[in-house]
Amino acid sequence: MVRMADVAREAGVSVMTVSNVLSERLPVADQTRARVMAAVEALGYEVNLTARHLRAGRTDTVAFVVPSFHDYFGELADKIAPLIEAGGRHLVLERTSASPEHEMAALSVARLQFYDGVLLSVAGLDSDDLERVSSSKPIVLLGERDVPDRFNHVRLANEEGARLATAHMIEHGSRRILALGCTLDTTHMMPSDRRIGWERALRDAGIDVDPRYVVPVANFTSADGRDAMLDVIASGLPFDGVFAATDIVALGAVAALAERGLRVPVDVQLAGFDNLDVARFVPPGLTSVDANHQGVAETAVGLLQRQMEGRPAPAEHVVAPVRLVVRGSTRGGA
Amino acid sequence: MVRMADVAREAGVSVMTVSNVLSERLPVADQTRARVMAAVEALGYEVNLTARHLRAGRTDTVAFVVPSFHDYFGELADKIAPLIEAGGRHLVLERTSASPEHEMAALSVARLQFYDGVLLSVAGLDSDDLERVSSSKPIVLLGERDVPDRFNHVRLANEEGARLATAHMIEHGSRRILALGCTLDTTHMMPSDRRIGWERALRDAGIDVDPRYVVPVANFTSADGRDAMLDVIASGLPFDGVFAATDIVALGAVAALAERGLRVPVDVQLAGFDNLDVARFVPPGLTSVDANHQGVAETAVGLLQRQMEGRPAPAEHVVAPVRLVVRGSTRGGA
DNA sequence: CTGTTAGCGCTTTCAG
DNA sequence: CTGAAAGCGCTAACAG
Repeated sequence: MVRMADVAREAGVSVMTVSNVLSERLPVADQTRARVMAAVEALGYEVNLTARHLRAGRTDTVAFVVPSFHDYFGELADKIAPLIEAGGRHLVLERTSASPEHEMAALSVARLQFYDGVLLSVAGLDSDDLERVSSSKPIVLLGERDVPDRFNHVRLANEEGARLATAHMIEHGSRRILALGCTLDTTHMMPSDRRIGWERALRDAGIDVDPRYVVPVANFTSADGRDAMLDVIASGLPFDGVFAATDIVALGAVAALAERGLRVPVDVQLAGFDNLDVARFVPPGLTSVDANHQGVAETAVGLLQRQMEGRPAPAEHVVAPVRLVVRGSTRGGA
Repeated sequence: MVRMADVAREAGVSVMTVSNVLSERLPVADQTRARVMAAVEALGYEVNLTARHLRAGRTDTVAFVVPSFHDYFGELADKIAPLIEAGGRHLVLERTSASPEHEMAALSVARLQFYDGVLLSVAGLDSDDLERVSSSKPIVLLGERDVPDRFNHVRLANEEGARLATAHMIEHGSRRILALGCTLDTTHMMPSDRRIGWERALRDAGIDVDPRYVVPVANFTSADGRDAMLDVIASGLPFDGVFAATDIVALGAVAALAERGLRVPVDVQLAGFDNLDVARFVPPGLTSVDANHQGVAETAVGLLQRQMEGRPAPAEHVVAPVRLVVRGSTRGGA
C-alpha cells in the first residue's frame, strides 16, 4: 500500500503539501502541485478514505436505508442518487430487514457513523425503532406513517390520492369499489390513510361504506394482490371497481381479473397508487396516483443537505402533493 | 461522543480489556466482562467502526456495485443480502453510472477500500474500466460480457436461454420471430449473445436468418421496447413472434402490441428473459427465461466468501444455467 | 505558500 | 488473564 508519505518523499515535499493538493483545502503553488501530481501518478496513489474519515469526521457519503431494494425503493433511489452527487457526495443503499435478528443493524449508531447523512424509509419500522435512532446525525425520514416530531419527514398525500382515484372511478360509473390492500384501522400508516381517502370519496358521492370492501393483503406483493382478488371473486361479493393501495398490488389484481375473464375497464375499473413504470405499460394502461418521485426526492435531499451544511432549522413535516394519471384501466382513459 | 476509554474508566479496567470484551478476540474473566458490559450499557457506548477499520483493516461490509438500483439489480440484491448477512457481514449497494464522468467513481480503489469484498455488476463497464479495478481486493464480477481472466465471474447461459425461448415459439408455429433488444455484433455482451441463441434456434429449424428481424433498443427500458415495437409494426415487416432480450423490454412490446390490436399469443407469440415478478402477472403471463437469481446469488457470494476467507484458488468463470418458464404469451402455455 | 506537531479511536504487540 | 505503549494514514492548527 502506498501512503501519502511515499508520495511526499517522491515529490520532495511534506505530507501536508500532498494533503493540500489532493483535498484543495489550502492553495499550493502551481509548480509544487505539478510535482505532487506527477508523484501521485507515478506511484498510483489513492487517498485512504478511512483515515480521512477518522481524522476529518467526514465521509462525503449519504445512505438511503430502505426495507427492500426492489420496485418502489429502487426507482426512488435512482432519482435520489444524482441529487446527492450534485452536492459532491456519494449515495449508498442499505436495507433494514434482511432477517429478523438483523432487522435494525443498519440503524445502529455504529453503522450510521459511516455517513454524513441518512435518508431513512420508515416503512416497516415502528415508533420504538425510530426512538432508538440517533438524533445527532443529519437524517430525513421518508414514508407513510407518523414519526416523532424531532425528525424531518417527507410523506405523500395518501388520503387525497386515494380520494382522487376513487372519485374518478365513481364519476365514470362504479358504485361498488374495493379498497384492495387497505385496512380499517386508524394508525395513520399507508394502508389506513389510503382507506380513509377511499372512504371519503364514497361518502362525498353519497355511497354507503361497507367494510367488506376493505380487503387487506399480507405483503404488498403482486402475488398477495392476486390471491386477495381471487378470494373476493370466489366469495361472490359484487364489485365494479378496484382501488389498489399500490401499483404492485394492482398488477396482481390485473392478473386475477384476466384469469377470471373480467374485462378492464368494461366490467371493472381499476386504479393503483405510485405510478411505477409498470403502470404505463401493462395493458390497457393502469390509472394510478403519481407519487411524484422526483419531487419527493428533491424535497428530502434538500432537507438533508440543509442539515449537513449545518444550517439549523426546526424539523419540517412535508406532505408531498400527488396527482391522478388516467389511463385505460378506468373509463375516463384512452 | 463516548469512547472506549470512557467505558474503561467507568468499568475500572484498561482500554484493552474493553476491546477484548467487545471483539471477543482474547478471553476475559466473566466478572470483568460483566463490569465492562454494564459500563457499555450505562454509557450507551457503540464501537467506532471507522477507527476499527483503520487499525484492523476490516469493515465487515460488502458492496454490490450496480449500474442502476431498480428492476433486475434490485431483485438480485434482495437475494444477495441474506447470504452476506449469514456470513456475519453487511451488504450495501453502490451505483456506477449516475453520470458519465462519475462512471468509475464507485470503483475507484479509494472507495473499494471501504469494503471487505465487492460484487461488481459489469453491465456498462468496458475492458479498460475493469483493468483499472484493484486486483488485491476480493472481488466477483457479475454480468453478461467477457472479462479479464484474473477475476472470478458469474454470468448466465445467455445463448442457451435465447435459443430455448425461440425454439419454443418455433415449435408452436412461429416462423418470423423478432429479436427485440438484440444486436448483430459479436462483442459477447448480453444483446449479442442472446441474438446468437435466437439465430441458432432459427437455423436448427431450417429458417433463414434475416438481419432485419434484429431490432436494437437504446436503453433496455419498457419505453424503448414499446417504441421499437411500434416502429416495426409501422414498417410493415411481417412477424408472428417476438423474443425480447429482457422482460422489461418485453413489457414495452406487450403495450405496443395491445395498442395496435395484435393479440398475444394468437397473432404474435412473445417471450422475455429474466423472469422478473412482472412476467408472472402481466396478462396473459409472459413466457420468460428464468435467470435463476437465487442460484446466481449463491454462486457469486460463495466465490466472494472464499476469497475473503483467504482461501486461495484460481479465478473461476461460472456460467449459470437457465430454464424456460412457459406462460400464456406463447402457445405452449396455459 | 510550506512544514511541524499532535492526535482522531481503535487494535496489535509485547510485558507483566 | 490484564495492561502499557505504539501506530494505522490522514488532516486541524499553528508556526515559519
